[in-house]
Amino acid sequence: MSAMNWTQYFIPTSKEIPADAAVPSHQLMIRAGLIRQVGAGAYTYLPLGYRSLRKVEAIVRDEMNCAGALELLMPALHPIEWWEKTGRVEAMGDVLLRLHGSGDDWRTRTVLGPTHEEVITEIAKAYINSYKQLPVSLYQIQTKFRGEARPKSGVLRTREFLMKDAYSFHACKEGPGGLDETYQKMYDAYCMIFSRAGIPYIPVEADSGAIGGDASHEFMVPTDAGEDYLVQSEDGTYAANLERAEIHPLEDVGGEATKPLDEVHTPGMTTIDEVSTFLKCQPCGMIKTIIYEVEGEPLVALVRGDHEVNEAKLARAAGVTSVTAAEPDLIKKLTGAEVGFAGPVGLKARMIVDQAVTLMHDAVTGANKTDYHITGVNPGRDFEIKESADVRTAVEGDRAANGSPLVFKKCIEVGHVFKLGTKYSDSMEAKYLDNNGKPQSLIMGCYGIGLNRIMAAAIEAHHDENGITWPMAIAPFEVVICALDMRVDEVTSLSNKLHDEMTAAGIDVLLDDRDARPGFKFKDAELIGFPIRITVGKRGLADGIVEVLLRRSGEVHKITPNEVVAFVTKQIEEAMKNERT
RNA sequence: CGGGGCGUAGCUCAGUCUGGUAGAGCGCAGCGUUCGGGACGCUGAGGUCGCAGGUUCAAAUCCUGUCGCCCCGACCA
Repeated sequence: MSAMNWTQYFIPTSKEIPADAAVPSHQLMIRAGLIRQVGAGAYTYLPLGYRSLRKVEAIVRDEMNCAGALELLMPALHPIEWWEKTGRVEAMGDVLLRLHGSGDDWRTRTVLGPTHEEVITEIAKAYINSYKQLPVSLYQIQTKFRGEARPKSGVLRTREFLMKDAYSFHACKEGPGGLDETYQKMYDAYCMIFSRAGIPYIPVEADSGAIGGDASHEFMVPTDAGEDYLVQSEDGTYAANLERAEIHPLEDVGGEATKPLDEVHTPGMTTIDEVSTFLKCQPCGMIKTIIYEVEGEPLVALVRGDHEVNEAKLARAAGVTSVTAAEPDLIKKLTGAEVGFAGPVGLKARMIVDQAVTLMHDAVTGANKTDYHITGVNPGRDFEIKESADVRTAVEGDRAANGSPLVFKKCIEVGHVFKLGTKYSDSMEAKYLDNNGKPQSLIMGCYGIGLNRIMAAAIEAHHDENGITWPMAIAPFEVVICALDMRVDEVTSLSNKLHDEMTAAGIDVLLDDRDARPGFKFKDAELIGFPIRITVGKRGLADGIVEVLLRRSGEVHKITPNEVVAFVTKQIEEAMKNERT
């Protein structure tokens, strides 16, 4: 049993708030001596921080094993050919990190893996030949590399991070052994993981994005440091990523066309703000005309001036995989005007009208003529509504499909599960023989968790003005013993004894044996956030007791030294149970 | 990639406008005092002022370029 003494450990705490850290988790992780930045989006986990990360890892591993997944380890170096096969060299662009060698050097043909669908699919292709081998789930906990354009918020968004990625292979979607079954098992395992880690998570419907696939959920942790938004219905029956959230159609509050079309001079006014201010109308009385390009053809989306086009919804409504904003040249050619004056009246292109626009009367929009807008525009009267759909992003005041009001929360994504289908097995020709001896594409699922994000999200969710208030399950140490005066033999000998007894009992305990004043030790203990602090000092010893302080609640228990192990063991057990989310 | 800010000691910063041989606090080392809420005194170590050019008798300071970091936006499997 090796002693865990502070003076032998490596804990560079700091009073100063690091200048580069903007969010609480980042500030606290640096101040508590958990991490140190190496470069943008790259961090060293110092011994204390790594202990915590390893505890997160252990929980993830445990739950994945319980879910029947098998651990393996894939390399970070991938042949670029595999990525070319799935079309993701282009799809991922600069996010895919490449090595640069001279000429046709192996480096030129190698990328650093940002995720492992290609590598795992190749394994499946090589070894899975028969439906009898299915289903199978494989996972790894491994470092990922991504060329993030803008790393930020400490370890919440980095270029290198620890991820658990799991992949499942199936012969069918439904029924025993099917994708749906494993997807649900993984979903449940994720809930267990985040619950055990003590972070407040919300599973939401998600967009599957460029990775492809047909169903997906994200696990979100509400925090101001996040970069996504989720929406929840007030009745609690619906939660989705804002990008994805479906909206109850707006009610038709009546009204009718009262004005004729009228062209107005709006020199140089190309934004909703400028035009609405100039014409003294509300943005919600304007029609925004956004022109996209799909396979060389223009696609026009109409939304209300105070709404934003949701490109994922638009693509779905248009029945295409993705839409891209049109180049200015195409816009000028189509509208016959400079960019900023497009409108639906007389526009000859496929047009998808947002549901909210269909209810508008006497609206203002671009005139397809430079420096002019038109007023008195009425959908249906002045332009035909051939296609109408929900193609906008939800805003405050919208309701969920069931009519319940939506509430918005800023959040960070800590996990994501996808039903991939055959996207990768098709492009990499990973087939098995079914029970008729016919080759079939493997049906796949993939499941990711950001371990560093769990750690940071836990701190975002659990801190106070004095420091971190770790969940017991992932605290670097469960207990710190503050030996208040190292010159007093009774204090040191009892502290050492308690340390040894607790260590023997399997408790993660650190003994603060520094020759420092009490306040100094207390501040450090609070900053680092040991869930339990045991204070051994002359004052208590005179009464034959030590103090046990619970970091979260601030509760103090005065107990005799021989009760400590049993008491602390019980506190840890209860915390592990009660802190579940 | 667009906009903004910043690079001076391990950390937080002053000094830059107005050029004149490098500063403070914290931390660190030594000695002494102190010891239940970030103590105090004395002594001390530590910086090619991000880097490269240029202007000048002289550059942390002015000019040009470049690299890096942070924030907002775009992007985000």
